[in-house]
Amino acid sequence: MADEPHFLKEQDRKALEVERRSETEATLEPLQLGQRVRAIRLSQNLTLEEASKRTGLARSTLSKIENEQISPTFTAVTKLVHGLGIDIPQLFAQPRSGAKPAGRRDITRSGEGKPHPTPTYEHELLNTSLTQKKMVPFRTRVHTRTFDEFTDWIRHDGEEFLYVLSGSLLFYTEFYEPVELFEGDSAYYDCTMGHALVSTSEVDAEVLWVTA
Amino acid sequence: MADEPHFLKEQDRKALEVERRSETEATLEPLQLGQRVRAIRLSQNLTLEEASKRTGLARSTLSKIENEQISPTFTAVTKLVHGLGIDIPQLFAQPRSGAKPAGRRDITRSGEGKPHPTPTYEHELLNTSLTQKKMVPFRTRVHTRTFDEFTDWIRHDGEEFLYVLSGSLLFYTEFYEPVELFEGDSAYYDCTMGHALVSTSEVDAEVLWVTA
DNA sequence: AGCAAAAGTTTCCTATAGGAAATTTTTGTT
DNA sequence: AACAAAAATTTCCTATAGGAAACTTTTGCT
Repeated sequence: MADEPHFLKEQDRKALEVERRSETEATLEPLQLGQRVRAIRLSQNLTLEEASKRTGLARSTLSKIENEQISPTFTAVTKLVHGLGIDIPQLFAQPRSGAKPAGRRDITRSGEGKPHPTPTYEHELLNTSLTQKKMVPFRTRVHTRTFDEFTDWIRHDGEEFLYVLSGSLLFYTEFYEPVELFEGDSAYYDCTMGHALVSTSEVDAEVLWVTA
Repeated sequence: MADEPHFLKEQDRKALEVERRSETEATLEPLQLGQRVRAIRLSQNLTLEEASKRTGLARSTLSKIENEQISPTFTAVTKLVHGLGIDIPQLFAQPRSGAKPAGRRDITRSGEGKPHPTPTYEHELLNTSLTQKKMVPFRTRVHTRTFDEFTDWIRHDGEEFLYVLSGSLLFYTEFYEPVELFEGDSAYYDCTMGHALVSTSEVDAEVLWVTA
């Protein structure tokens, strides 16, 4: 990390050092939980005493956890998580074993996606310069105004996440009653179940879609 | 409960019952780790003996964990996670047993997601009542104003799609120059590459994130 | 039903986690 | 540099997790 916070003590600085180094090494098992906890605590400028009050764990216990002298019980871990507001996946994330750098990145500017019009929808495919993606993201303008415009359910493999960017629309699905969705609403569903969207707002509704 | 798998013992049947009932609650507070582990093991049709071989934990230990007689240490939890191929969200979400359901649907109204604050971001998890999802969608408010606030890169498995809902921000990645993103811009990247977001607009930037 | 095998639970013991207080290290001030 | 205050670590003790084996319950035959 470019610019080091300068409120750190020497030992902590060292801790961050080690933490950083271990990232690249990708050691398999040890799973440096302690170093992560310490890094998180320091990032919030907490002393062990303060962290102790927040988590309900003894000062000494926290110290031992951070120094990897003990393996905390699951209840202790949840106390940590709640007391310090830690992101759980990050705690469990294993340092990568298979040296697969995989540092791909693709940015698409607003409106610069790849257009893909259909009779009912107007899709704009996003991040298309990256191939072999697990997910397919696209932004869609919904032209349809009545359900009749669909000759049949849309149906395909996988799962789909839908987020309403603007406008309002009716979300039809094969096995459920239609639901009206408004800006900020989201839906997640199996795409093998028939589905269709119809704008209900003055202007065409716009949605963000991600398929996997 | 029309057609229950018939290879289950009475007690297991009960376990699944409880499991299923608690699905609607979807809180991570009481955290009935044991019941989840049992449900996951049963969904893979494993006996304690087999699970023991896979995880390296004693049969008796597994039994105690499942019956919530002990709180496993962190090392034990990681053994579980790896041995049974549990992914972390699954531990905190609810698994399903038998055949894969194909007609699922879950709608989250604007602002009604499940809050998950961290020091740097304020996440709102979306569509959390559906479990076993391929993708994890969430809406995030970016508090950070300087890169220093991160003690370390954020890094985890999988791929991530990012869409800027409002405001502007700097998108830092380990192997690239930082890029400023504005409303409507999107990015797709490998999460094993370190990444971090910093708001550059007056108000906190808001992004939509989908991980898979 | 009655039996044998398989699966799950409990017991008992050892290793280790967690807490209170003593000790050591670090930090800031003069 | 020397000291006092603050923070972190270590010690020592009790509570509890983890494993091996005994025990109990469930399953699947005939």
